[in-house]
Amino acid sequence: MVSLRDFLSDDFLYPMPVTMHDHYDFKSIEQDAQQDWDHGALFNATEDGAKEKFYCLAMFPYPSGKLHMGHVRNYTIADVIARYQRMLGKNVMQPMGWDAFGLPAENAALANNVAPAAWTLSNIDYMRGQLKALGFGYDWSRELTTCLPDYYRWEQWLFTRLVKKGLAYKKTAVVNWDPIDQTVLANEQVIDGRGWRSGALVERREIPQWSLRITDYAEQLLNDLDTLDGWPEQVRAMQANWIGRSVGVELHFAIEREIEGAEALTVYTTRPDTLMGVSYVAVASQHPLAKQAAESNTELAAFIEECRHTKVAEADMATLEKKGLPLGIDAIHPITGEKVPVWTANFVLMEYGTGAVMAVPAHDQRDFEFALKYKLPIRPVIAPLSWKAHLNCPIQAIEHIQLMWTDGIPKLLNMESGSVLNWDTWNDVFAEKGVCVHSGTYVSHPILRQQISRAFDGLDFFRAFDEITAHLEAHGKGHKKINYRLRDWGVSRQRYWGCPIPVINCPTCGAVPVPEDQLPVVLPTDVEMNGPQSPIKSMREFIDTTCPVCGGKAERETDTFDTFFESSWYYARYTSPGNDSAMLDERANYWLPVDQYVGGVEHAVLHLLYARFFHKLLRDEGLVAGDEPFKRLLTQGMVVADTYYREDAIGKKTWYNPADVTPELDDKARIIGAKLIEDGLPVMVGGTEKMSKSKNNGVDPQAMIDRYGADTVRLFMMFAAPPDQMLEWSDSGVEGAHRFLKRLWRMVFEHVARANEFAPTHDANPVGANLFAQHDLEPAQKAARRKLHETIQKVSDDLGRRQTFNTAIAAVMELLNELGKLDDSPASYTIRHEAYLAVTRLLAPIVPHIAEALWRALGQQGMVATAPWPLVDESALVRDSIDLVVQVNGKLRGQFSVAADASREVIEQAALADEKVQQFIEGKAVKKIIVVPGRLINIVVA
RNA sequence: GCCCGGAUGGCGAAAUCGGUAUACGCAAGAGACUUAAAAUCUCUCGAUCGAAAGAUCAUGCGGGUUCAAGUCCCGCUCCGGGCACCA
Repeated sequence: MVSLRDFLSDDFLYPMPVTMHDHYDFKSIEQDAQQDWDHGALFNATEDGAKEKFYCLAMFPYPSGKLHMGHVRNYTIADVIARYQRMLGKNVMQPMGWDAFGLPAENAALANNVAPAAWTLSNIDYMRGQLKALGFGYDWSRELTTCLPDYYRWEQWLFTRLVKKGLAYKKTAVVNWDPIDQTVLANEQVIDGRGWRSGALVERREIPQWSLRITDYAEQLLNDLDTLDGWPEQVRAMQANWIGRSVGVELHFAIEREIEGAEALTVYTTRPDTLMGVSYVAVASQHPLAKQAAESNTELAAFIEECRHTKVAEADMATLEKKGLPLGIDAIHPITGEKVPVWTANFVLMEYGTGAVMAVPAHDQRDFEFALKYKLPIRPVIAPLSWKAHLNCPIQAIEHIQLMWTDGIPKLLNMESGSVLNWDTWNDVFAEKGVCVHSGTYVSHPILRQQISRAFDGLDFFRAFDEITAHLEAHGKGHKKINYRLRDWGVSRQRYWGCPIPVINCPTCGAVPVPEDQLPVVLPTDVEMNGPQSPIKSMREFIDTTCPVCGGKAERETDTFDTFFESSWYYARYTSPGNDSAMLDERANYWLPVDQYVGGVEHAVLHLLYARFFHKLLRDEGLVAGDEPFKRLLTQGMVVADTYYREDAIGKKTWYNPADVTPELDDKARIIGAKLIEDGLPVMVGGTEKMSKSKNNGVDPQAMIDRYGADTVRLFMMFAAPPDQMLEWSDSGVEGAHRFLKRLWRMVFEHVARANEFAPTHDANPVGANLFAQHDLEPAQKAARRKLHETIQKVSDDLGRRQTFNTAIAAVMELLNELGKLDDSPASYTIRHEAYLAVTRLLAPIVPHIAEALWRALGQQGMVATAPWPLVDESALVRDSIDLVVQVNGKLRGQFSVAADASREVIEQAALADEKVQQFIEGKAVKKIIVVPGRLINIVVA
């Protein structure tokens, strides 16, 4: 049996110094704790093979000016995890840095006339101070800033390696072009199809750009998702969908008449079983065939021009009204030899697959709608699988399933079962995989008809897939192909504030990567932004250079990398700080993979996929050993707040900060309106939205820290919602968190103040004497100790496995409520002491400053940040009796207490004997009794 | 449009493996302390009916499975995130 002594520190027996102030002075408490951590260099990590390592990482911030609540939430979650793991005895490394390249610096430069570099660096200084004030335990010696050459030189180096391996290549890609500002726009800079500054109608423009062959890694990126069992299922699903592996057929439609550069149209389909139902082929408006046809067709040319003004975002494409025009060209069906018209349609993307699709209106909703709109034929060739039960062989398929037409609308009739499918409106059944019918009978070519008539009838999807594919292959018209929705990653940006792409364009040698000894290509920072154009695009001293291959005159690439480039490998660089001769060194393999990664769900696909891709690139470069960068992932929800606004006569909204508004409540405390404090007049209540500048509903973390302290802010953030859900800001919730800390402080203060009364000396300890025998405790004291150790168990599980910090805090609150009810006896005093020592450590990861002060006040040496996590005393968890509830027909009717080891028979008898239960089963036959051990008994009566 | 989430008291939420729905906190109300206020402490607090005991109804909506459903299945509604140049 474990003795209670094992769970009490030796210091417990010493008299405790009463040096505690009765007032919770968070300012000095937080300053002192932060100073102590600094002096002890507590969070600076070194590689130590003897200890289990734990690499905890929160997504680094973009230095936009000051921290917002989303950051505070993100970093608090990560810090809680890091501090918890440290107390478990692990060698914890938690770094911080700055994702310092990006568009906002350019916008700020234009608005305030400051250089992006200066703006960014001063933001970093301010935000670093804020992070320190929040008490996050970072190893600042590893701090990195992506806009500095000592960081980005290594991604330039990696890129040149990728160019040599053929993993980086140049191709044309579509961008949003602002014809007035003469610049490329980001999707967010395009508002209602117009440039945000110029108001010009934005065009789609194709320009040559660098791409990375992420599609070469598609299979690995997909397969390795299965190994990421520490990731949320939801994120893995999103990535799998994004990669979008499909098995299909690539096939060719010949073009009826010779057209230069396009002798055949290649399309990809996952539904070759519907091939016999193709009634037209659609190509992108930028497809060479469409461009050709437009030369002699002004209507077509106008349509193509119109398509140039759609935004490049997929969401905009998807909600677009489907439009198209015939090219006046026919394609030859690869099996039947029939002519089908070629159309151009605005929903077909040139950069997606082959830029052409085959259309089967009978079995694809989008094709169906398009066919109805433009009166194109609809040919049903698939009957529902359920119809197959009636069909015994291919010949019968034809005989029993009849195709009829009314005003050009087809109908399938199953003569055996009487079922009918009518193509007058769309039905999702049409798109389901079924049985091929009429797949060959309409063929017009007399010889072909004989050969293939009825060839595919009666086949189900899989057999039809195989036979049609085999037929195409045999005739050289197509082949099976695995396709990915994932496209190669275009990394060129025509912007200034980014990492220069290390390439020299030579008129004779082409695009040449900058040689290793000439890296880094440093981005000039002494620039003036006097327009939206990147200043380096006209900076001759940057551009003019010589070709490293031929030595002739050449020009530097002025495009910069997508900022996802920097964030794709920063997690690895943290492991090798200060190395100026290599991107990474052997320290990377000590720390990697990241054990815990924490960041917003909004990064679930792009950033996390790119980082996984980069990790595989680094692996193939021999720089890291593992396959995946992030072992466990926590995606945290957004921070939202109420919004308030007023609308003026022309409908323009002015948003008011929640701090400047008083909500009005009805007698049930529901919000019915709000008034602006300044003028006392009403404002509109706009609902709860993500904290943002545009809605002016942001709450400044700094103001909260000043008013309540970092611990209160941290506690509120962790308590108000589980980490993966959205968090609603609430001023009174923050006050509640502060109140809890004050209460905790006071409870410990009162406890410490009585130290001399109860625990005077080591030797003559009257308390210790009756403590070591657990069974000497009163039932209430036993219950309190059980609660304490149940709480230790729960908090450990909540912080470790479950990562539900809100329930961990609630459990501690419950415990403190129980302790408050305990009597004043010496034994109770000791239990309280044991409890406060535990509670201080349980809360230390969440509210580390106050925990340090309490730890000291409770007479402990050293810092709680490195104290060992409390252990569970299993013997304290043992119960003599348990409470069970009784249900009759599933409804709660009574409850009683039995010995913990009571047999099933005893429990059943006790349940049946219960007075209230008797009332409900009286005169009825008991059919069944269900006993759920430790929980309930359900008596089922007739 | 496509993919992924979410919805439980007046509010934020809990219920971890299908087993006592509403823990913990906020707000509100009553009381104590105080010259007073703040702070603090104590109590009440899902709805309906009832004097009470208690009963019935409640986890976005409509069905289903089960002895038992907030939890599982089918079909909806509304809200949020991502959609490749915001990070």
